[in-house]
Amino acid sequence: MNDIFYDILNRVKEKGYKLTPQRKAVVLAILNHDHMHLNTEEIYALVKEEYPKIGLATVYRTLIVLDELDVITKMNFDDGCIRYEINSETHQHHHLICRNCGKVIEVMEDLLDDIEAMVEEKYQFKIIDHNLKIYGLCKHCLDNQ
Amino acid sequence: MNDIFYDILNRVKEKGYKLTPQRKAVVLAILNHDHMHLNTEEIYALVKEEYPKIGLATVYRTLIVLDELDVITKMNFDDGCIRYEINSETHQHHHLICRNCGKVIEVMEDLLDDIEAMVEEKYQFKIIDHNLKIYGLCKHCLDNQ
DNA sequence: TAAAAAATGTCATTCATTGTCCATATCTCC
DNA sequence: GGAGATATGGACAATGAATGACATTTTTTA
Repeated sequence: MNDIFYDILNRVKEKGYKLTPQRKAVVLAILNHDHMHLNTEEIYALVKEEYPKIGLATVYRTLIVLDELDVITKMNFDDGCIRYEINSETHQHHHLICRNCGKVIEVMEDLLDDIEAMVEEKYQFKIIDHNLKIYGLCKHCLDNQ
Repeated sequence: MNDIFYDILNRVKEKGYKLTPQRKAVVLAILNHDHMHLNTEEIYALVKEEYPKIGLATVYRTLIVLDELDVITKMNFDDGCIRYEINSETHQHHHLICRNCGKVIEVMEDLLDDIEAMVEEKYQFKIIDHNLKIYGLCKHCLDNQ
């Protein structure tokens, strides 16, 4: 965890951005709540606990920087705001979204090799990233209906 | 094409919604510009040519109805607005999005059977729909850089 | 044809996100 | 460690997509 933290701070510095306590606090908040798909307001609230002076716009701006540096990825779960998650190279994952309760489940298996090979060959498209959302009903909602 | 048009009108009627000229005009505009991923403002502009009196809110409301009836699907290409496409049951497709020029390419092949089977079994998740976006560089941008 | 129900058009409002401005903090170089 | 150049933060205004409110118009049904 600490390794990831300092690696991110280094990346910020290397790209010419300054290491301010506000940026550190935002990175920490996201790291400490991984897999929670926080939106900007939620990150703002968390950072405010430790750093009450921070402004909402600063959080927005920091997230733009972190997205640019590939530290985080924007996620859209169609709930009217952008949510973020840490980019860990090792776990390319997908999301199951329950149409009933809205819960988001992460699927760690990739299984997109076939389709990616086909796309690169047939469409001559150089793939950088992908985003798969699967909508349906989660186990809990299936059992309780 | 006409079949699809009248099929949609029937579906609107069957569900108890009224067949107003405004709704017909919105459906026609979308049908006549399939695969163009129009957003609400663009649809509004198109409908206005034929039906200048229509208001923007009516277009928004009509799109909500059509989405509810599964006539169209909301698409989010991360450009700050919702875009729509016709639901044709026969062509479940994915999207390639060029990170350089922003072009959206449709991929007609599905190839998600493996992962869907795994999800249904391992996660006990009843799949209704899916949405796959692949980001990268299109052939044109690769050639011209 | 009239009353009831639903839909439209206009306009105001919401809310996430971004821009502006100036004081302040950070980093570099000495 | 300290000064100076410059990026950054905080506060607030502004933007823009989307929705709400409401009076008016259209459609349905008796």
